Amino acid sequence: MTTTAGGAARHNALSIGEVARQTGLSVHTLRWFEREGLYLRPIPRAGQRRVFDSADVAWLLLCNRLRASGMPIAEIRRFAALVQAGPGNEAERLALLEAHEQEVRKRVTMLMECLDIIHGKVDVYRRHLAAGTADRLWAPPFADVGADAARQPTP
Amino acid sequence: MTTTAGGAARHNALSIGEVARQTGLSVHTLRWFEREGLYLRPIPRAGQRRVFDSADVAWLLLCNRLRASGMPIAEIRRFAALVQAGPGNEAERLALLEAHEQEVRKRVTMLMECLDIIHGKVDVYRRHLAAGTADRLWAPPFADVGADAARQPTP
DNA sequence: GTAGGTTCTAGAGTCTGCTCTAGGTCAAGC
DNA sequence: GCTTGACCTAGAGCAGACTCTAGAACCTAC
Repeated sequence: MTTTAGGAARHNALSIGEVARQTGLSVHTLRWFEREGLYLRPIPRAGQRRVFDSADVAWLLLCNRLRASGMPIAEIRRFAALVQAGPGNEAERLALLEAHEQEVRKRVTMLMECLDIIHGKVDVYRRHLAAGTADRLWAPPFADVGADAARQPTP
Repeated sequence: MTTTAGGAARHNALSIGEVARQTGLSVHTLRWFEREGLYLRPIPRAGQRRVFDSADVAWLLLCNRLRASGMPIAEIRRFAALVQAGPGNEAERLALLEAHEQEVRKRVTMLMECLDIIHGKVDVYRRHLAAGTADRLWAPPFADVGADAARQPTP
């Protein structure tokens, strides 16, 4: 998983269908990735057909994580372009990854704030249902019945 | 914030612009919410103009949290419809909220897994940059130079 | 009374990230 | 020889969530 030289290479020829199976991405999506410039290299062909290898799969699995954690396609493309541009821009690649890491950390924090609030609501509903007072949680109709006793702050 | 009766009501008339300011949503979005059936009541009018109150604002703030935590508009609409349908479906509302809470918890877990992997990458880049060996992290060109020594597992 | 700001409706347009279609090539197995 | 299945390209279509446009009404202040 680290960066020692040597590893995966040409022997390891994989068809697009095989790569789809290994990555969980659809064949359509793998072709679309190419059009979008998301691979780390131009995918070679045998005749017309793409020939992937296990390094491509490893990159796609990383892509899955980056996308699942909310990195936009455009930023994955930028990273791929940096790698394609060759050595010398590693600081830039690091900056991009660090920025994303920070983004994700912020999002986790934000989600946990949301969870607090949502769980609070769940709790209120649970307690009112248990107590048999759930009908007091919110009471339409909204027709103006005169006074303003009907509406509660939040349901 | 809980569910005691009484509170916010008719006196509290707010224009759409005011609500936009208080919720951070755009005026456009507030109107779109109405078309999409996301409010807990039909928003009344003074002439043509919508008249909101602070309970609407409270609901919109909750909506912000639900959306920020990934609840699709369609599900917010379902919840709003349940509330509009009046008392008697509180168990359904609770189920909806509970399901969302579980979704969000799963997503937090998933994001933390992603963070692990991303931080691992960041770490590799940092260490290689510090050691001055960053150029070994990835080495194009990809032109077939004969042997397969060029490609590493993942950049 | 007129300029400026806010609001209205209905509907079109945008952006992201896929997903599918049409029409075709190619290799293997019966 | 023919069918089947995997693959190809180019491009259209789609879902979700907004976002904006056009054209008009209305209210307040000068």
